[in-house]
Amino acid sequence: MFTASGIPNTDELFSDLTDDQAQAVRHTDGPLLVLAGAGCGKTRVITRRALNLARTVTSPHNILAITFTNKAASEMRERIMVLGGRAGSEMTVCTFHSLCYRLLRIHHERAGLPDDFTVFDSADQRKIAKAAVARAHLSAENWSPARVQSLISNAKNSMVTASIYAEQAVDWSERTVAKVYEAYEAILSEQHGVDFDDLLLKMALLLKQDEDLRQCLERRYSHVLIDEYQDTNSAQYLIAHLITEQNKNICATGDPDQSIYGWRGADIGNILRFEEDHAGAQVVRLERNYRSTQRILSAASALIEHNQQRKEKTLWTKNDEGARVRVLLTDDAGEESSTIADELAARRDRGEDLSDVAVFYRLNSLSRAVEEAFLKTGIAYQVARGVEFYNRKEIKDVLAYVRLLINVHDEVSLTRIINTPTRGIGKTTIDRIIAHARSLEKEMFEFVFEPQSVPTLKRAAVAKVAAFATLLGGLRHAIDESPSTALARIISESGLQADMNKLAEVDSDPLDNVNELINAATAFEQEHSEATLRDWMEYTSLLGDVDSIEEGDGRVTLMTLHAAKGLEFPVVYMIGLEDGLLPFQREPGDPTYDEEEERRLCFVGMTRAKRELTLSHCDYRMVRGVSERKTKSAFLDELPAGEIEKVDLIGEGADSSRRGWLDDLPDDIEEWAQGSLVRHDERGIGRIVWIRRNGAQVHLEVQFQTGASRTFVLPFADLQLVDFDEISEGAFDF
DNA sequence: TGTATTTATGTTTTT
DNA sequence: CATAAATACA
Repeated sequence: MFTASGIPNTDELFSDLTDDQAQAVRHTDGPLLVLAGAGCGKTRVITRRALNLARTVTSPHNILAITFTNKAASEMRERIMVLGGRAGSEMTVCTFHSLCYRLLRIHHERAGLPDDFTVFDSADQRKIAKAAVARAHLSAENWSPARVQSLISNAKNSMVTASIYAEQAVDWSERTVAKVYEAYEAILSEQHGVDFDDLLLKMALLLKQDEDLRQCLERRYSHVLIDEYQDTNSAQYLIAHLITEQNKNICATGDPDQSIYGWRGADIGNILRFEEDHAGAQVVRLERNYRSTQRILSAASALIEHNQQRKEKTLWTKNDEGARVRVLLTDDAGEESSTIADELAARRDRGEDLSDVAVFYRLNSLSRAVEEAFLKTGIAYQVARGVEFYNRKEIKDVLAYVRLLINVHDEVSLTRIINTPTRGIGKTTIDRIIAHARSLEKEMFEFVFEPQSVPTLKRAAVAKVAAFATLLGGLRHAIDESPSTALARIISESGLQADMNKLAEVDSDPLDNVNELINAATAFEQEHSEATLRDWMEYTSLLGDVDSIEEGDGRVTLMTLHAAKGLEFPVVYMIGLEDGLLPFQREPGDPTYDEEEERRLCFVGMTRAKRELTLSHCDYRMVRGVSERKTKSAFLDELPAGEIEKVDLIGEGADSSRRGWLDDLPDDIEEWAQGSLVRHDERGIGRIVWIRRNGAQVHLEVQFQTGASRTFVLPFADLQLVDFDEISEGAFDF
């Protein structure tokens, strides 16, 4: 039943849709908002609608569909291709970031960018932020790179450029941030770099100022679909609206209850105001859930109803009632993980497919205990963390060579690899080259290729730098080779290979990782023939965490709650449902704390589950190396008792005998107070700076006579209260 | 002057 | 607990 274009006819597109879904699919021109609850067949609606548009009012070539992750984009393209064949490959389906990147590449001149600009990742951003603080003559003490980075990132996400920031600054603090922001922009532009936020900001600015380009894009993309609209920020909002300014053919899909990126500048108001923004917008609500059992759905609904600022929506399903949602309580993270591992081993032995199972957590660091238990029990797993992989030292080293070859102005990469592997070029030499270059207002790389003209450099240093320059010169050819060939050449000629081979006897991970990198490049070549090293570099720099996960290979999938958005699994475990962890709160009174967003995050996690859902929490959990007493998440109390089955495994574990002494605080603990003197076996006598009770534990900071201070956790620390008698007794010893 | 070892410090979530 | 800066050593 396919038409000549390969697009299925009407029956094919509509036969299995509900009335609501069909209404959204049938809509062609003008603004459309699809408010789709979790698991209500949103993706199905989007793909069908794209095909219907391509068949009735436009061609695939003129359709732009924007998704949240690259993975979602390729899945959507695949789904369209299953139904519509060629039409899928002709549509533009991508993320905001990759769309902007491509457009900025093509129109780099109009955007005021050099033709060899590269994208700097968040680690590079931090280094630039640090350099910017130094350039603005501020102390790194008060201006941590991380803080500066987040201030600048937030500004860019709200379309505030450095000059606007400077104009709007009202007090000394803001004027100072403006200076740092300006320095940051200057450094970035000197190095021909743009950061992630720039991709959106620069594109939005370009569309605003260049009417020709705007019209050209609007003509090219007659119909625009934007998924996960509840997580768009100001820049993305502006881009979407500029592209659809005249024809108003904007279709937004999303769910305010799943807005979880407020901290990144996402404005939930974008979706809540859609109808005000667009006079005559059609609104379709999808509230029938096809994914989860009744019990999972009603537990999740009960939770989300505790949010005050919420657009009313009631999810319902005709699915089976299903099993109750389990709430699992264990002693500590070790028990939690091994309990899950044991359950999964039993499932596997029953012949169940572990690709159906996912484990979610609030913090990446929580995956460690689970991974250890899975390794011990022999459960195959994968962790969704593409970014994490690309953050490994050895991978960053290799990529720094690649980036420098593509963009010689990239000083971050140059300083990273000039002595990696070590080739005798130390900090002093590097500082001297940079100082000389700065004094002549030239760039560092010019003097790497001409070290003899740096007067402060000794002969030995000149020779070493010259050798490095020769190496780089030789690697130039790599840029024209296929990605995998180029990588192999870089790794071998740079000396990284030899270094890792030597190291491999002790630690083979780096070598394995680099080989995995080459495999990834090879896979990329197979999908994109004729791909250059640059193409591959662009691809990798825009990858996200979930983009790396593979399906149906029998492995359990581990990921953060944020990464889980948009996915579904028959069996879901959510770990760490404890106060302070989910909802996450760094310290009491944390100004960035948003309880409703945390609740939405929990809701997102729960609604990923199709058949079985287990929420787990512990009595004790290691945080930053010390075991802390935990209380269960308030969210657990918001779930209806009828849908819950409590599983209490306290004391069941093998090493639970430990718990006896965990609670043993010193007898005289009530006398410990700020200002009291304590003795530490190794550090001697000190005074308590502050002390506070934390569940069954006591945290305190002690300043010793040496001036050093340290925080301790009782009962683990070897501390004793000393009274004045003892001090005077001790005094006789000297 | 470069490198290895120790010591201090600081931490969500991600395109 | 992990990474980055400060120090000791070669």
